[in-house]
Amino acid sequence: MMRHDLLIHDEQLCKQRGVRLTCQRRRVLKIIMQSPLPVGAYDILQKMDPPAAPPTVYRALDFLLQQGLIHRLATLQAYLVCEHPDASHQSQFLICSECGQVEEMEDSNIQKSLDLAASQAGFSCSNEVVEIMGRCVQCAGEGH
Amino acid sequence: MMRHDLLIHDEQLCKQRGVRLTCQRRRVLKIIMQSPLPVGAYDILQKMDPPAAPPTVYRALDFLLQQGLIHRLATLQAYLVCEHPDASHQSQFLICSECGQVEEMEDSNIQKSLDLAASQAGFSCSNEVVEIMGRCVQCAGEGH
DNA sequence: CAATGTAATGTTATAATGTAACAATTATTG
DNA sequence: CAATAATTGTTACATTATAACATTACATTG
Repeated sequence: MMRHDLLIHDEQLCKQRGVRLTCQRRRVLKIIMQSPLPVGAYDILQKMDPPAAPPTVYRALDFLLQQGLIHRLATLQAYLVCEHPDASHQSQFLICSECGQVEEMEDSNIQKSLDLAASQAGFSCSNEVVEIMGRCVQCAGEGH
Repeated sequence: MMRHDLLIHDEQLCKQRGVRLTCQRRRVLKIIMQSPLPVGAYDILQKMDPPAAPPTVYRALDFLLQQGLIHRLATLQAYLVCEHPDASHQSQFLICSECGQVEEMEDSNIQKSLDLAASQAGFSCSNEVVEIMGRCVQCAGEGH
C-alpha cells in the first residue's frame, strides 16, 4: 500500500534542500506512508519500534510539515502524506466521515475564491485550511 | 463589548425551536459573547462562577454548536459567537495571527467553488471548514 | 397533583493531544 | 581535533476532551 517511489522522491528532495531526513524522521514518515488513513501522533508513537517518546514524534512531524512532505488535518488532528511534495502549495481535503478516506485536492477555483475574498477584506493570507467533511463516492454509492 | 441584542435574539430562536437555553448554556454563551477573541473551553471553564466541571462546559458548547449559536475554530480549538445565527449556513473565517481577531465571512463564491469541487469528486459534503490564517487589515497596515 | 419518563446537570476519573526544559549525543565545520 | 550546531533522549507536565454513572430538574399524562 505504500508508495516506495514517494519515499525516494522525498529523500532526494531533502538532499536538494540541504536538510536532513534523519533516521527518526524517516521512520515517522514511513509510518504515515504505510497508513491508508490519516494517523494521529499517538498512533505513530505506538508504531515506533524501537519505542520513542512523544517529543521525538512531534519533532519529526514538525520537520515533515515544514518540508511539506506531510499534511496535518486540523479537524481530525491527524497526519497524512502529501501526494505531491514538490512545490509549496495549498491543498484542500475531502474527508469521508464513513470510511475515513481523505482525498487531497489542489483546486485553483477554490484557491482563487479564497484569495479574492481575503484580499477584499484587506487580509493577507499565510496559510489556508480547507477541510470538507461528507461522504465519498464509494460510501455514498452504497445507499442510504 | 457584548451585544445584548444578540443574546435576546438567541433566546427567542431557542424558544421558536422548542429547545432550552438553560442557565448553564446561557452562562457559557454569555462568556463567549463577552470575549473579544475566540476562547478555549478551559478559558470558559475558568470564568464560570460559580465554578463548573469540564463536562458542563463541553455539553453547553455542544448544544450551542448544534443550534448554530457559536462556531468552533478547528485550527485554534477555540469558540466564538456566530454573528448571524438565523439560518443554517457555512462560514469561512479570517484569523489574524498577530492580534487574534477573527472575521466571519459567508462568501458565496467560496461556497460555490467548494461545492463544485466536491461534487466533481462525487463527494457529498455535510460540513465545511475554511479557516484562513494571516494578517488582518489593521495589523498589515502597521508595517513590516 | 402524583407518578413517571426524559432531559439536563453534577461528579469523578481518565483519555488524547501536545509542549517545556534540560541533558546527552551526533553531525558539521573551521 | 576542537568547537559549534543540529538532533535526539528523557522527564515531567500542560491542554483539550470524554466516559461513566449518580443526581436533579423538567415535562407529560393519567
